[in-house]
Amino acid sequence: MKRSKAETAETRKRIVEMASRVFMEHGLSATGISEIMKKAGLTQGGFYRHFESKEQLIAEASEAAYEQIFAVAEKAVAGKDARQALDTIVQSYLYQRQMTDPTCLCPLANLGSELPHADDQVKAVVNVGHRRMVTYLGALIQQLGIANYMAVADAAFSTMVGAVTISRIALTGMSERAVLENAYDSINLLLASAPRTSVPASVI
Amino acid sequence: MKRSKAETAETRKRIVEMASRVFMEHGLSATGISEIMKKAGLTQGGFYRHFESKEQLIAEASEAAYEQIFAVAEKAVAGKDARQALDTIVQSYLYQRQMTDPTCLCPLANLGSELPHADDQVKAVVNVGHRRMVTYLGALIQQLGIANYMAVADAAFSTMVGAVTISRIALTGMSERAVLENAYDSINLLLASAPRTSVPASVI
DNA sequence: TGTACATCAGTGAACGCGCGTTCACTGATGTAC
DNA sequence: TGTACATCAGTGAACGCGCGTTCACTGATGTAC
Repeated sequence: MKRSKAETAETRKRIVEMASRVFMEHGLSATGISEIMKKAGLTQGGFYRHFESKEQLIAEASEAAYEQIFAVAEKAVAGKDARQALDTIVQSYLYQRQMTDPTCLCPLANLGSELPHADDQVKAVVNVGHRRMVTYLGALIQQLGIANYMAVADAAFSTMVGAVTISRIALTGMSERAVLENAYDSINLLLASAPRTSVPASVI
Repeated sequence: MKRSKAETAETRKRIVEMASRVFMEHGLSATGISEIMKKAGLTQGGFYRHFESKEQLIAEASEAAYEQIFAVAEKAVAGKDARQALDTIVQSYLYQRQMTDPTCLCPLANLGSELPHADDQVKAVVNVGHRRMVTYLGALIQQLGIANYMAVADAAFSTMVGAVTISRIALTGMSERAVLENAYDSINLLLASAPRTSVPASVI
């Protein structure tokens, strides 16, 4: 039966959030509409009252994932200086799957190799999220006085994506932790070693 | 009809090589048995004369991919010193998808997020390949006199995997190239900045 | 405000499709004598 | 070496299954008067 507008909006939001979680955990093609709807407390038939297709849901779920990432990041870095903020974000990202309740997962790290086969709408969303992420990191890195801050941010993020991707298929908890820790250390070394602007950015 | 042993072995090899290429290009779940068999010049019915299941083919195709990577790498670095060899391998890896005939593709970079859902046999193969890759890089990095060479190799490889993964979903050729170039530069910076052993390894 | 009706969120069954896998069959190969 | 037979690589159709999507239907909501 028909539902109130508020209820409909809540249901839609619940589907997107549930989808985001399940997609990240089990992958795009391995996750069915009926599985998502069941976890949202609905039957599969109702899906198309909210979305045009599975691809549209993938796009919205990816967008929601990025929103979540930035919302959590903003909170976590509140009141911290650039160096501390960077450290917090890098660690949160690297250990995104080790949290007790992993609600803050990145599409690139968890769906990376499936995204090339998704449609352009999905790729566009992920590209925007990726650029936003690199820009966010870049702004903090700039405050460290690093000259080529965007290039450093880009490379650091590649390291983070690669490390989380690799850690997912590790067969032992030991190697899982090692790859994340090595990524963390090398990002710190990169930040410590990258050429500075002749005059510190904070002075300009 | 029955075929000679030599012919059967060749057919099997052809299927594995074709599978490796198609899996890397279109992903594991999006690639069907019939598509692979057709490209190998056979019909789908014959598949199970060679393999027990699709998962087994995935495992063998991944193994073949690593064999290919190391065979090509060995050739490419012949006669070069450690620094040149490293540079060659890093570049080959980063630009693996930009080659005119990309026959040397890495499972981690191209199938990364699908591998967690593959069976243990597949994960085991990829883990062995990954360890071998990092060990190979580590041996070269050790020759540069870098103290924590395995950790540096591990992190550098994470950067490479992440950069290739991200470059695949870039919407413009420009951003595709930028992410690979930034990864390359940061790996070089890492190699230049990493702490050395007190006595150069080459002297020991 | 009250009433009549159009709207539409949600259900559950059904659709067509392509997948991985199986199978009866063919006929050249390899083997046993 | 020659012959008879078992083996098995490859074919092409078929199987069951689960997927994304559609649909007739229900009944509470929102709207028009």
